[in-house]
Amino acid sequence: MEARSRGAAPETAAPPGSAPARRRADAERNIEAILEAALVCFGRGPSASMTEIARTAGVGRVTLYGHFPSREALLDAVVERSLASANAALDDLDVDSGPPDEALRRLIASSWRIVDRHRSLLAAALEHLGSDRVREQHASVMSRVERLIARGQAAGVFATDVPLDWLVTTFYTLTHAAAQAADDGRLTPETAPAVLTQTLLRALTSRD
Amino acid sequence: MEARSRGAAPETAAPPGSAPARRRADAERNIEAILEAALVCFGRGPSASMTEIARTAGVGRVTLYGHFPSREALLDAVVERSLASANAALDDLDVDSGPPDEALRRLIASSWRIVDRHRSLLAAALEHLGSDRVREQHASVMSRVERLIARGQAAGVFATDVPLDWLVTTFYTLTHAAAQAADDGRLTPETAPAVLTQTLLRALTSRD
DNA sequence: ACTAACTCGTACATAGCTGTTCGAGTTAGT
DNA sequence: ACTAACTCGAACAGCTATGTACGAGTTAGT
Repeated sequence: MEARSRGAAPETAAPPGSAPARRRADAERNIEAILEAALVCFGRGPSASMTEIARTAGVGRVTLYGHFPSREALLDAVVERSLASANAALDDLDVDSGPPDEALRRLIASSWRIVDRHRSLLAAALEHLGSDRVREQHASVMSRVERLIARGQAAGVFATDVPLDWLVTTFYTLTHAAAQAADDGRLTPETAPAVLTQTLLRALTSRD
Repeated sequence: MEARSRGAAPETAAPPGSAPARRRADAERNIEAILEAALVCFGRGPSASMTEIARTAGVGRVTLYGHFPSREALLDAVVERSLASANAALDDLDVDSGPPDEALRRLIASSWRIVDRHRSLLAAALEHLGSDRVREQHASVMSRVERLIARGQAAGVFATDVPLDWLVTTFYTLTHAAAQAADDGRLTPETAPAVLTQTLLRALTSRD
């Protein structure tokens, strides 16, 4: 699992605490291309092959293995990258101020495209990485939604007669479903966010 | 694709209009076992192998191929069987009378176990059969939900500012999510139906 | 300009799955 | 009891994927 003699990159995963593992610009660029290709390919189907990914990235298969020792490692990395990008996109958004329902509207508007882009990756990750690992990776982005909903519950806007956890699940699930529906043409890309928002607000809001 | 000389069963799929294809009780029993095993195996993961399924069914691999000429055919058959069983279970239920929200409660209570049992199969079917075929197979059971929701819309109980299609999707999606959550221990099997019902009623009901 | 890092194609070993064939044994039905 | 239906294991061919090894070429950085 760690026997690279002369082939490609000297370091695959940056040692957590250590130096940032200086790589040549060349390599860095290829790694980017590979991750992007992996996102596309896994998006098309959970059973994308390394060959297919390498070809999509415009890179030799050997180079791919040089950077990612195994299929599993690649999938893990691409998921992590996606989550990081999602986190970055959500950092601009202030979820902790203003009325919870308004904040939810903003969150949906932002999450929308992100989820749409990474939705299909989830299936692949679930199949090959296990739901524990996936859930663990999602924790940081998940906490945003959780915090918002909890705040809404405390403010009496969101329902408290169902578990917070379940409301978070509802958020994710319906967002995924809306993205899928838009892909299938059952929802137009323009109306989808509005429809989703409407349904989600109803689902989360306590009635009285 | 149709060259069975002497090996196993003489007929795999019963010709639609023709005779019911009399099979020996022996074969019938094995087919049942195979379908059941396939349900279990595909449930564990979308990439279950024929070998694995045959072993689970307690049957030789050759016998399996004797009854189902290909992996795809088997998957198709097991999906169809599942849908048929779902339809049968739902036949007892009268969805077309009484207040729509009450009917929805009943529908959820019944659908619950069914979806839980067949949920994982869906992923496999989607991957290997394509979403068109799956949607086509689901049409009959889907129509029940659609009819109920449409009735609720007409009665002014359910929301009309979002497409009917989307409400049906919402129903299925959240039901699946609840089943998954119960599997993962994030929802207890006892409270899950109630929680799901609560959320679904909120999501579908028009507020005024 | 020099070197280490990096990439490439080809090829190999291994393994798994699919679908089929053969031949011989077992079982159900009449 | 007889036969057709059915089942079984073993073995084969073809394909595809994974991960490794080699050797030679290209590129980035100093």
